[in-house]
Amino acid sequence: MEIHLYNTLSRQIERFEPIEAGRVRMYSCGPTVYNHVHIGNLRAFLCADLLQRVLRVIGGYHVQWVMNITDIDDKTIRDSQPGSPAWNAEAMGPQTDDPQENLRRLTRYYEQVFLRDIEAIGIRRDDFFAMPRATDYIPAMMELIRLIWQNGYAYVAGGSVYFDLSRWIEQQHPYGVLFTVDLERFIAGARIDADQYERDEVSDFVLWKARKEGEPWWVLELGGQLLPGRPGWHIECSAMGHELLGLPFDIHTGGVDLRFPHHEDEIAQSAAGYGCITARYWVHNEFLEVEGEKMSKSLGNFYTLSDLIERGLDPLDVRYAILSAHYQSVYNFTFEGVAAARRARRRVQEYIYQLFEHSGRQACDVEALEHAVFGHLADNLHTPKALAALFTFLGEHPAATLEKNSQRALVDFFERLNRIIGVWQIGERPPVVIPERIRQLAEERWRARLQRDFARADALRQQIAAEGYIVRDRTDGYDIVPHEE
RNA sequence: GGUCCCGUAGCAUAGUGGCUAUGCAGAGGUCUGCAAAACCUCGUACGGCGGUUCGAUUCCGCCCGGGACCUCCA
Repeated sequence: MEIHLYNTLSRQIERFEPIEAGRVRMYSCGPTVYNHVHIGNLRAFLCADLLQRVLRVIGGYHVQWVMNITDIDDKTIRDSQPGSPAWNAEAMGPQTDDPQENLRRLTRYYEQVFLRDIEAIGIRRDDFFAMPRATDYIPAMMELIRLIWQNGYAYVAGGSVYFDLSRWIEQQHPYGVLFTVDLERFIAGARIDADQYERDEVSDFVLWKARKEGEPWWVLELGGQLLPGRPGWHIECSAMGHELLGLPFDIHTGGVDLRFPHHEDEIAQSAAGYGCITARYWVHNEFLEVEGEKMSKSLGNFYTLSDLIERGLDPLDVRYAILSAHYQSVYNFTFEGVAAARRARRRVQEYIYQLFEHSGRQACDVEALEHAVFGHLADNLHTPKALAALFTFLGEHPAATLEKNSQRALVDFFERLNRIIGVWQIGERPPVVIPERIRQLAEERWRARLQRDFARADALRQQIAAEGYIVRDRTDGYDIVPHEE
């Protein structure tokens, strides 16, 4: 099926066509590993995951998905410096005299935490082609900086190397392709050292930052000069995308905030150095809010995945909840919303189990269902419409009323759908092990019930309920199921 | 203040110039000794006021309310 995607470059939905038939090369901006990722970060990763799964399952493409790990930037350096309050000696070990080693200890720790988190929300490690660490690609970044410099778009000042944006713009190169940049306010010669900056601070951004005392450093050789320092933030994605996927690749993803300056600068650097565009499609996900407000530490609504797990949420319910909103609209993350998502998800799960249990005579058009659901997903990842189509179908076709062939076809469909949504178990209801004691109580209750001693039967049922199980009577017997929640 | 986005039934999420959506919650019912599960039935909602139109939730204007960015952040 054809995939259509909103491309930030053209500001419209376009039909997706890979550069190379059958193969999609996709790069997603990953985490900066200086802390736990929060649910806003997770949304970005979930959107990328959704996209790559849709490309595989619906598009039928071979997908090469790269997500970088930023393990060097202003914040990782700040938090790994001696005396940093962010240092967790128990997890990271003691700090050393070597800034590079301290950086490595901090970032490796949070990298592990990150990998655990994304696995918990259903992102599979196997789906990645590579997860490169920035510090492993510093030679490639140096090479790119030399290329930019050789092409005349970089200059050295104060031991740092800057991108010469005024020259770039003068020569009619595009800048502001992803984001309307106010070039009127561009100040020729003004320089920005920080990784993050604002769009009215359009200026020469840093490619290589001069070494500062106590910071990790590498030596860049540029035109005979030796420049100790470390890479700027934007350069890493340019270099790693080029090394691992080759330019241009097909799709670049990230949060909306990365359009500027990060992605804009990435595009300019790669064009100035490698002489080609970075990616054909740029896909950006919207932010989320928490209980109708911006998530921020000061409001106390800043959640990491482990915060949510501690509150008793199932990460897969979080996955489903986030996936149930369109990736380009602001999602209001609420605990009530996750609870609703949990029940919706369970309803589908129950339906799937029932497909294996009882049959009827009704036939249904699974092909039409798949066409509708996958059609919506292929249309710019429209999960809300896809799920609506699914639930409409479920309402019209109770599982137990369907004949065997339809049920089999549906199981196959759910298997494919779940390769995208990834929150269900496809198969028969797993047998639950009921403790012997509970089974005895239930058996006792059944006998009491047969003797029409309902008072005793109800008392026994209450006793069973108190231990976390529910007895459901059938005409010819009963089931015992664990009490959920 | 500047730039921008949004306001859809109790909550959340889609969508459309006329066919009134999806989930959760809720109500009634079937079934059951009672329950549970399942199933059936039920909600004309689009912030307010004007305008355009035969007709607006959907287009335009104004107002009200919320949010984003201007500090960290996907």
